[in-house]
Amino acid sequence: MEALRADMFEEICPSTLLPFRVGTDKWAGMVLRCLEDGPRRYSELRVPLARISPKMLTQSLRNLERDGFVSRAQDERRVTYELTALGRSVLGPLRAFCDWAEEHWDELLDARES
Amino acid sequence: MEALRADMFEEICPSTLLPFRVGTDKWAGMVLRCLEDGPRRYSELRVPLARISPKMLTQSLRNLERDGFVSRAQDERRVTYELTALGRSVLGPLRAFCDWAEEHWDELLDARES
DNA sequence: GGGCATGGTTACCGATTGGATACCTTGGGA
DNA sequence: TCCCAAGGTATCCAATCGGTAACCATGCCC
Repeated sequence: MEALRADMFEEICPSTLLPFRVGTDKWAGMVLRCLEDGPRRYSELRVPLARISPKMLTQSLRNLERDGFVSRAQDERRVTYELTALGRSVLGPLRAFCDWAEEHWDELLDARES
Repeated sequence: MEALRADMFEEICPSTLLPFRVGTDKWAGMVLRCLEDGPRRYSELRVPLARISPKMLTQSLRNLERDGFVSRAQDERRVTYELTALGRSVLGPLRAFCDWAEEHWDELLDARES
C-alpha cells in the first residue's frame, strides 16, 4: 500500500466543479477514494485532502460511518478508517463517474465557459 | 415515448436520502432521468417531479443547460428540453448508481437506523 | 380585447453547508 | 514531570440552498 500523494485532489477537481457528488457532503467521495487501497489513519487522510479542515474530515468520516461505508478502529493512540463491504461495493459506480469525468472533462469546461 | 408517471420520485427517494447526488443541485439527477426517453416540456416535467417548485425546476434546467447536459428549444409557445450527447453519456454512470442504490437499499437503511 | 395557459421570474426567509481558527484531551517518551 | 503528537471539538461566520408565494410576459382563442 503506497503512501497517498499530497493534494491528490486539485483545486479545480471533479467533485467541486463537476455536477455530481458521492456522499452526503463535498468531501465524502474523495475520502472514499483515499481508502481504496486499504485502511488509513486520520492524519494520513489529511495529506491527499490538502484543503480539508479537521472539522470537515471528521464530519465526512462520521457520516460515512453512520451510513455503513467506513469502519473506525481505535488501538490505543492509533485510529484507522477502513472501507466496509458496503463501502467497497460503491467504488464501482464511483469509478464509473470518475472515468466519465476524465473522458468528458474538456466538454464540460467548454460548456461552462460559454 | 410514454407519459411520465406522477410523482416518480417518492418522498424518501435515493436522491435525497442516499449518499450521492448527480448534478449541482438536489433535483438535477431526477430531471436527467425524466429526459431519458426523449424531449419533454416544462409542464410535463412537473408531473413526475411532483414536489419541485417552478423556481427549482428552472434553476435545475438552467444549470444543466449551462453544463451542456440539456438543450432548450423554443417553438412559439412550446418549450422543450432534451438531453444533449453529453447528457446521454452521463446516463450510464447515473444508472450504475441507481442500480447500486436499489441493490443496497436495505443495507443503507439498516446502517442509518443504528 | 379579455381571459387563460404556458413558462417562467422575483422577493423573502429560514436552514444547511462549509471554511477558519482556536482550543482540548489522552497517552506516551525524554 | 513536562511536552508533544494524534485525533479530534467548539465557536463563529459567510455563503449557498431550497421552499413559499406572489407576480409577470407572451401568444393564442373566443
